[in-house]
Amino acid sequence: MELSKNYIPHEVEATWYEHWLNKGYFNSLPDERDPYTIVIPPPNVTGVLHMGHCLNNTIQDILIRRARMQGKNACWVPGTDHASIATEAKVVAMLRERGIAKSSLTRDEFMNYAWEWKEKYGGIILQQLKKLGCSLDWNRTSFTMDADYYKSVLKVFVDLSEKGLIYRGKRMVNWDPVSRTALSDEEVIFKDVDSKLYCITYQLSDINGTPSGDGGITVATTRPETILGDIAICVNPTDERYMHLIGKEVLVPIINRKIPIIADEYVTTDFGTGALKITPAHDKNDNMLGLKHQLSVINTLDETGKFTAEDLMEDNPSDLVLSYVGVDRFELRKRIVDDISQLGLVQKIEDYKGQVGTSERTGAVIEHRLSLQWFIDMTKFLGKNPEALSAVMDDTIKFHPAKAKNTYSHWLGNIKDWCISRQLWWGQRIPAWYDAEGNVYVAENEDEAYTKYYDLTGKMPFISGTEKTGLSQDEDVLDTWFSSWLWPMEVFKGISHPANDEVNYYYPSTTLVTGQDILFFWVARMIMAGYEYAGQPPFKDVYFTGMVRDKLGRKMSKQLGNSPDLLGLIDQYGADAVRFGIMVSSPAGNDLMFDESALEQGRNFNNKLWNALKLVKMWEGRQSSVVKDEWSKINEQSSTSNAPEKATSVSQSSIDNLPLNSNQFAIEWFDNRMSQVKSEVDGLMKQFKLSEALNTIKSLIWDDFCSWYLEWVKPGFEQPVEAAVYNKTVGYFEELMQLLHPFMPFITEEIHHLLKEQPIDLCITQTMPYPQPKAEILEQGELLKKVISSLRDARNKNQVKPKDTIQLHIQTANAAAFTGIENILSKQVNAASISFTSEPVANTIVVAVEKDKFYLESEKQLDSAALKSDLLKDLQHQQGFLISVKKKLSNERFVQNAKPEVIELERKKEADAADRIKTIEESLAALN
RNA sequence: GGGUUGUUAGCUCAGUUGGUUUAGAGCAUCACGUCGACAACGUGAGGGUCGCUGGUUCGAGCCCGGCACAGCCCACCA
Repeated sequence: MELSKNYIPHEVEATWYEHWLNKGYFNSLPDERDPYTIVIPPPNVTGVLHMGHCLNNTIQDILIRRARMQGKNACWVPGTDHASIATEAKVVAMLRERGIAKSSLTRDEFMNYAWEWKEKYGGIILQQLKKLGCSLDWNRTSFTMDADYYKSVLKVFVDLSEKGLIYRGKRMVNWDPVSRTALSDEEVIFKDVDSKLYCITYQLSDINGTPSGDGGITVATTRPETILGDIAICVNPTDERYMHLIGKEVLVPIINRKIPIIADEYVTTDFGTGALKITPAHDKNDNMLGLKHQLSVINTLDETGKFTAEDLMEDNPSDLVLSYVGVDRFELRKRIVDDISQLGLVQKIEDYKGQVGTSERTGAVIEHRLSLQWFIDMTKFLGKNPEALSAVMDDTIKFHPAKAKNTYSHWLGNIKDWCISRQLWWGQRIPAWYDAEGNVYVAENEDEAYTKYYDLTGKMPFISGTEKTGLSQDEDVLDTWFSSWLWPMEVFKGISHPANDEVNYYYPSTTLVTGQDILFFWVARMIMAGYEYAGQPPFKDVYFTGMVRDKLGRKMSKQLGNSPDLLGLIDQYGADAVRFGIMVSSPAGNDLMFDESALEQGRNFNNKLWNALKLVKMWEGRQSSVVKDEWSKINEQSSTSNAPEKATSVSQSSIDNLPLNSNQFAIEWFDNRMSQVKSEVDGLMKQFKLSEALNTIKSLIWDDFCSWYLEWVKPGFEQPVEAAVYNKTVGYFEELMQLLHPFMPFITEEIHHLLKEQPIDLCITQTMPYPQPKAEILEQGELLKKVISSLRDARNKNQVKPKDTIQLHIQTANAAAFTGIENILSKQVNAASISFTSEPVANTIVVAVEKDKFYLESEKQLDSAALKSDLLKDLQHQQGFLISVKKKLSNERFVQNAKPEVIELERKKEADAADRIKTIEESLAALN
């Protein structure tokens, strides 16, 4: 079979994904094995795959594939989140394009459009995950508005309500005037803005409500548009400038309402003018002060942020005031400032750098607004579930990186009640019904609500046609996170059908992989819900990913246009290369600077694998049984005859006490090297150091397998390859593909199958065990590599052309380390002959490696000056090192205090350095 | 403002309880190379006062104090 010049991912990826699906490898059902469960952070139905998802899901796929290969019952649950605000905004926009206003629709009509939209676009992102190779159990695809899921959310609401953990109250909430809904504190993002600080004078009033002419008090405000809702002026009681005014009344500009000057320590004297206007309807702190001082509330902005005069009728509003009605808050600010200026009451306007809260979803500047909303009493909730904090602090739930623990405990320690109602239609409608008297009936469905209504009032519902009347349901829906916090349980129906076999088996899930940005929104709340409803944490490990930024460190955003088209990248480089690129430098919890050049590295790595495959395939039909027989002969002879002293360096190898020939050495060495790396990778994976694990595997394949091992066993031009070598090589290659498979599933599966006929798919389903690596052979391998590199360097420096052969003379006290493997050495440094010598060889390039000396004899005229300068440089370095070691050892306090093994080590360093200096000096002498 | 994390090669980052050859990797750079797997490559090389400063210690990239700069989280004084 002819293999293409380079690896071509397209068909391979589509074919194998299809094959995996057909074989059902991703599907999981409870059985006797240990489960390894991951629930996907459900992407919004509005979402398309971006770099963040790519990182996130690649990590999850690596973990789940590795678990599957290690014999765990791996279950990765896919799904999507209904994302009430984001989706409703999309649907409203879609309707607007079609010329339909939301306000012209009934709730049911709107919901029909919304579902239509969801069915059409909601699954896109899941299809995209398939392109990335994600091994999700598609039979388990969930959605937070599925019928059962919907019911479970209502059930939890009713349950918490009955437990007294939910209350309804008129509170100051964060209000998004664009989507016209309340937001939780977590949904508000503060942004720095350049604004103005307006200093406005309120004139003292006489008894008739007209300016007394005795002057006034000047306040500083950033929000003059709310001035008509002012209800008091507040100063610090100790402020000498204003003490005499406390209790007096001033007039609100424009509307001339009489309001008192009150005192409260809340006001700081050194900000602005030291006087604060109180507008309880439009500011959180003002509201707090209003309640404390029992002030009334005058609302001047409606739900869309436009002026309303409804609360102002008692003030006999002027035509000017009435002309503001319907004016938007930002325009209103300008008009009111202008009009107050006209009255001569604006003292000054200063530039001011402040922060405003904006809606996470719509970006709109949020208002504070008093409204009736549903809340969860978090203090009570946490009082009941203290494990939500302790489990994280004592590592029952492990955070990676652990520093997220601090953030978590700080948030829980300062937690505010959670506003869970949203003034939207897309979502779980709040299961609360109201009667005409305003009584509330919280129930899982209408019938139950009527039953409760009857129990309380004795009234039967009035039936009109098929509809019951008498009660009306709350118009609002629940916060999206009030459904997603049940995700790890309800994807297994753990809330709607408690203690079923599935949830018993899969819950708690094993690992959660998610962005740090939703620690509070989601992670914390899942932990709370987990303890409340399962009495157990929802997961054991949480791996936090950082944010994906561009290579300049900027956030990826639509506006900047720096967010790459992921499917385009997969098309261009292949999914494996994209996975490699995103994983190669992304430690847990750190932001990732994404650079397309990382994908090139991934693609190049694919080609490296492909080329290695081509080499091995070339050997397939070119195995020599003759050579094989010779090897057996060697084995037989050696097992009967006494092995020479050489055996020391590989004494524990499986071919004990044999003088290894070059191929045997290469095999023995790589065998151990692979075990060593596998053990390292296990350690790294346990610590969730995925980037390092990938890099380690890559280096094993690229450097150790391709650059060293394959070169060592490679037969000469048109020479046959030993059958034993061929079989071993194919076996190693298979194992390497398994090791790499979780990171780069497609190409590894392809190569695994191309290497030889595979009756069953072992690449995706198993990992090979490995023995303890043996230190001696690894050390010998390292020495050999070092010698080869040094000799190549020497050739290079002395301008010996790669084609020119050399005669190599080795002067060593440990000839055993180089006997038997001369073939490797001669191949790698292009030596025509190798011999051992006990004397320096004149007129050669001298190379000193550790304690051994190598003389390279070549026809090339030697540049002895350059050689000398190199050796001198090395000598200087070694001497400096020796001095520092000697200094340490002659320090009495060091010898007294340091641990014996440390001192021992220093002595060895001293001896080694001295040896090395001697070697270099001898080499220098030989040069003269 | 409070909390928290970081600052190591041109860039992105490792560096495990202080001691393993006077700091490691990848990318980038430079030199040489087309040799029957591989130029999307091979073989080599150069490159760092470990932010600054003081201390603890026989010994500090690592521990402690101060300073500078940067990031993140929380709160928000109108």
